[in-house]
Amino acid sequence: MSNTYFTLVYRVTQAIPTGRVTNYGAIADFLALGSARMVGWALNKCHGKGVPAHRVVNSKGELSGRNMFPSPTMMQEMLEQEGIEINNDKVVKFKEVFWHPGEHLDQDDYDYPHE
DNA sequence: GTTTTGACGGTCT
DNA sequence: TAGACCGCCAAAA
Repeated sequence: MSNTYFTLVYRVTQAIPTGRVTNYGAIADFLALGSARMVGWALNKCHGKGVPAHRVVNSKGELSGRNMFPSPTMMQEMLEQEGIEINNDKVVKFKEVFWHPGEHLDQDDYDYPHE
């Protein structure tokens, strides 16, 4: 199983429940990547991978990656469609909709296995 | 092979 | 409290 750092990010991102969001640092810390940038980079390639990258925002709850989407507003629309309120390109009640990785997943199944 | 950038986070000033 | 800098690893030019 090719468990590259972005593959792990894909798994966690896909594991994010509907109506929930998470941030790069949480995923990076969960996967022990060491850098939130790796997560953003992995999600940068998510196009066509079926990865709900729109559920991943920065620590401030801002849709930092909206500019990378086909349409900057698409990300907001998708989040609102999932029941997440967006105001000024930011997630309303971010802490309430924040999804903590690892607390609902088996890290043993997501962390670097046997390579 | 080297340099710069990248959807970030945390800490220092 | 707000702004600036550094750190992280990887890929593309």
